[in-house]
Amino acid sequence: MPELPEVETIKQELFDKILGKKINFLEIFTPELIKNISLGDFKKYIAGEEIKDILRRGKYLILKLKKASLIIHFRMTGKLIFAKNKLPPSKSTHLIFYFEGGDQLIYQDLRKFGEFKLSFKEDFSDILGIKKLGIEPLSKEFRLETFKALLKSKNANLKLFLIDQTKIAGIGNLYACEILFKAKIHPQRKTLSLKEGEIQALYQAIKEILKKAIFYKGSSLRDEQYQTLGGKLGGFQKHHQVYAKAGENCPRCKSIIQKIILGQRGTYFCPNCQE
DNA sequence: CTGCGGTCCTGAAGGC
DNA sequence: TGCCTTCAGGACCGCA
Repeated sequence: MPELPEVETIKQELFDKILGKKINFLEIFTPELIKNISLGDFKKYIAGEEIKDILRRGKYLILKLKKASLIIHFRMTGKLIFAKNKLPPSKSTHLIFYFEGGDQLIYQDLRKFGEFKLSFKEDFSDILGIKKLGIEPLSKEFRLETFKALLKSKNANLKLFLIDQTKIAGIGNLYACEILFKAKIHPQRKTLSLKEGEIQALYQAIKEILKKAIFYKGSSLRDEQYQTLGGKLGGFQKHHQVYAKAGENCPRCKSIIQKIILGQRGTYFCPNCQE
């Protein structure tokens, strides 16, 4: 599931490949993935235009064009592949951008949950999902005091707080589990119950886990099929401590890692060293 | 306003 | 071996 580190990796790789390049035309095989605009208009604003800039906001990838910005959300199984030559046809190929010089950017998505939208505002505020996003956890603005204020805004279950995109942008189920493990905090704790030391540990864990995951180019799990643009797997899954490891020994204390369901999502933690 | 659960989707994996 | 059921989950939507 492309979360902040995976989308950031894709963004950085796209910089080298397509920044300043012109999209000659595009093929759309699955029109229902285009959400907020007609197919004709979607093509009209993209074909013939140059990639002016590439941004990430939360889990959204943003390609700035001349008159519009292309907004991509990968959901669980969406991925982009950069190719010099035509790839063999695939059931999960839904969209192909053809660049000048023959390069292709191919969007594949097994479950077809991904979304393509066009934004016509400089701050993307016409895209509701982006407008509602909370703070970027790797930005300068994400200070300890800011984080404390966010925690105080509601007495929420901590795991649900971390994946709430309107509070902090970009953390999904996987990284929430890893962050809570690093901070040694139980996922069912309430935001208002955290002590000063725990708040600091959590704040540090958010930044460290996300940065480390970006360093390793994201996490590739079998089910999600995330891969970097060049078709390589990310490397952070080798450093996962708890996610999808129910029944295995905790790497810290050797207790058995448990799985519970919170907010309809699998939540993995060590019942002994996460308090 | 809040919180909960349903919805979308499809291949893999598990059970009998 | 083969068929059927269950599972994975981000964001959105509707309802109580």
